Amino acid sequence: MTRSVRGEHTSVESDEQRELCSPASRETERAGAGAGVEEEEEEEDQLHHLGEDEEEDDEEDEEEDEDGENKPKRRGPKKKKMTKARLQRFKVRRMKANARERNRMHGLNDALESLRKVVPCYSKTQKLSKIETLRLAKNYIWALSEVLRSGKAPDLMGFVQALCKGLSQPTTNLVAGCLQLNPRTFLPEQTPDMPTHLPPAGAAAYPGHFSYQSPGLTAGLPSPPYGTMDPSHIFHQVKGQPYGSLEPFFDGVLVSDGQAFDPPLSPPLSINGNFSSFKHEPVAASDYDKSFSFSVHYGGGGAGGHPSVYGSGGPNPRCGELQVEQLMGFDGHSHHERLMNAQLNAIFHDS
DNA sequence: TAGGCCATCTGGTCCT
DNA sequence: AGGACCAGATGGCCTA
Repeated sequence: MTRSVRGEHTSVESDEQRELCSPASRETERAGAGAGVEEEEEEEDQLHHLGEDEEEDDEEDEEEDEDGENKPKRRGPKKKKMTKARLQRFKVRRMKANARERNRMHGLNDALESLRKVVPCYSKTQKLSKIETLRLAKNYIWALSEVLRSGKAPDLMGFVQALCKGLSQPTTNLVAGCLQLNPRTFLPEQTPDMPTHLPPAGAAAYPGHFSYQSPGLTAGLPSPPYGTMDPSHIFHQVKGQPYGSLEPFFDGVLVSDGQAFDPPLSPPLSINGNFSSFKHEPVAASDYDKSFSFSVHYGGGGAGGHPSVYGSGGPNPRCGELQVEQLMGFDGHSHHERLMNAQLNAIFHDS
């Protein structure tokens, strides 16, 4: 689900946690890099003081350990009493572990943020959730791999369909917004009996259509319980506008089955599709009307660009070199996959 | 108000 | 022993 970006999250704790942790450790939310440094310094001080207390209490610790002489001895590992000193040590350890864990999660979030930027539909103001980001990234990788594998120009609907597989309704609409498409035009009808990971019945109607039927998905990977391709997910009825900047790249490839694309109702969303975002900085939200273009990476074979994998239908020279016919699908863990990855890297970094 | 998403704390496990 | 990683629990924020 997509969520608008909200204010800084406040740190939350139970009473017990509050008791154990210092104010420094409670002030955990990073307002920025500078603030983060200050927080860490405060925490260091706090830990230092606790450390001093700990040494003073060590003797007291031993005395208290002998308190329970009259009680019957218990078998098994001796459960040490939580003395003051021990408690202090525990607190210090816990605080350090908490700080590490926070940093670790921040690193994870940073990585996720980087992923958001290279996946289609990046927006600073309306971020994809973590799970949706991962799903979209997976679909994106698969779709690009499929383009390389087939060596053919993809059809728009197939591509978008692959991108939206398993995404929630809001994210699906977001992607549609990015591509300035009515999702109704690319999301298939789906009967209740049809597994969501299988291609729709109508899929075959689209030449060059991605059938999103990777070996892994059809051979044992669970179909995600989230999201469906039920047309009820689709709500934006968009009229009158063609494919925006996509059009040149899909010219002659798009399906002409009489089904008209409906244009966006309004400026889609404050989103930029950025299939090309490996190269450029995230675009300001106000630039939402620039629909994404494959031109940066897939260049259409233009001067100075690398050969386009979206060539006009013919096999891609690069792919030809790689004998893509033999490449395995998305889940085939083989050297072919590595070759494909190398190929993708070459494409994204050549331009 | 319920549900989704998130940040954080916590204790357990594994590894160095 | 200490750190990394993980999953569960908790509670705040936001939106429908």
